[in-house]
Amino acid sequence: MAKVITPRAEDYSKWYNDIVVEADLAEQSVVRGCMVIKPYGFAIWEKIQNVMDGMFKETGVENAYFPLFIPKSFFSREAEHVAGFAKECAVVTHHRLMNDPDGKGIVIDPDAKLEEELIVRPTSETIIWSVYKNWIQSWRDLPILCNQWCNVVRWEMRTRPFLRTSEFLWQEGHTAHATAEEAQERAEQMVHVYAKFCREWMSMPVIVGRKSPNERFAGALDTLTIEAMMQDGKALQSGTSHFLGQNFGKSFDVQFADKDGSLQYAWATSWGVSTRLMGALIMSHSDDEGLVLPPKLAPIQVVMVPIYKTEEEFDAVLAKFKEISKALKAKGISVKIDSRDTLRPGFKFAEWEVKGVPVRLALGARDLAKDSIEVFRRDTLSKKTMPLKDVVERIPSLLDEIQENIYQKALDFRASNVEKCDNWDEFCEKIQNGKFLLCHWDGTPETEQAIKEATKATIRCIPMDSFVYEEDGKDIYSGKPSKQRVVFAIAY
RNA sequence: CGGGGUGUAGCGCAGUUGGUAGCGCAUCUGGUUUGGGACCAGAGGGUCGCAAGUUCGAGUCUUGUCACCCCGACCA
Repeated sequence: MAKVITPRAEDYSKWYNDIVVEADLAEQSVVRGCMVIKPYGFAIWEKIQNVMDGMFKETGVENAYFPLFIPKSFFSREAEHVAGFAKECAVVTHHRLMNDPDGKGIVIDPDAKLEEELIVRPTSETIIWSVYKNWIQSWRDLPILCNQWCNVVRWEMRTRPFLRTSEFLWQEGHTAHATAEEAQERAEQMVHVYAKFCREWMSMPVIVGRKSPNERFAGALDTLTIEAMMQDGKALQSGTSHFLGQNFGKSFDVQFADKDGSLQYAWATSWGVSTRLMGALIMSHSDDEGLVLPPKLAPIQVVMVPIYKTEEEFDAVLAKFKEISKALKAKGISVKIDSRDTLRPGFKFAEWEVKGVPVRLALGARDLAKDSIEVFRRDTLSKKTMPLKDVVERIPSLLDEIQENIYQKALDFRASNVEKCDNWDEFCEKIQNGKFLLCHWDGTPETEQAIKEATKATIRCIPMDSFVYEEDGKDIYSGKPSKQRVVFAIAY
């Protein structure tokens, strides 16, 4: 019997881990802080990749690939950037092993020490900009719009499946532009691509906004973010897009001849989302029964469970399922017939629910006699019987309805947990209860830091497209004048 | 790096004042079942994290050591 999944507010990460394991998405890796993504989980990631890649290409972005190893000297050129990542890098120092001369086992060959250490990329700005230097001579070479899908390594002290693993899969876009305006526009464009993807494909509402200086990417002049609310009210930064100014252009000496003949440094952006999105997906929609997947990302959209006693009944049901399956596949719907004969229907029902399959069809002799079929939807856990002849026609709209319904559910949940707050005592209490609080902030890093130390809450963003309140007020903590409200929350 | 905890079967755990290792799930075999996580009967599976010590005898006591987990610090 599967482990019972019991969400408890005080132990949310345990619940989260249980769902990941039970739904067969991933398991703990043999390597500390890393993760094995299992086939069912990876199928979701592949879908995310495919869809997002298409969206990037529509904006003119092309894919490329850059090396995993970054020579230490490249990495250390941009001072702020290195300061941000230095504490969490895996470093290659040798290139050979040997048998231990004093006994059993394998040791590092001391003669194989590298002259210059290689850093396993925690992000690729440095190596990409050392390459861009060779690609850029004239304003005619710009813009360069490259993206790569790859893995990166960040040696975090504390890890969590999907949210913060030592190694993770992501996409990183790196663009070079002739003007600051164009780069800023690109950074903004990409954060909106992310927001659109989250809303339309993941059924996950996000707040688009700007990071405060404290929370900015190392080496960026401006960081744009999408912030999502998980079901425990905590915030999850789900994607970021950075305007890097000329910092990397200058550090890596990327200059180009402009239209007027002058030499200019290139302007940069970078933007990325990772397998953390899968964590967001799990924590946005899951319930006591396990995963709830938005139909547009579900590896299996419709699962069919035959119910039978005799072989004749099985054959009759299977024939009907194959017919339905063929018709659904013709409509582009992914279908699985669960014809495993060693498991009882009840077991299969429970298993596919844990895995979050949006729609389940059950068919037995009883239904066949009445020319009907049982249709179950995962989001509401409800089932109804409908005429067999209608089922193929109705499923596409049912999938759309589920996609929309779980978005609405998440949106309603967020709406009931975001509020304005102008009183410090109230702030301290509500922020602990998983609320997003819209508060005035005086704009200083000192105040933000003091609030963080007092409550663990941080400024998730200064909203740009929703929850925008540009009005005069007083800072929630310092009482100093403020021009706008920002989003405070406790984050993962 | 600080505070706490755990190492016993694939997984989750129990193991009394030291007496030679057990339960649930899973697995395998046979049968009956199959419309919401089946039941019965039987079987297989463990150098008790590692090392040393005390003892006639150590899963249990002592010392050392290693690993992992949780909380914090850290987390563009």
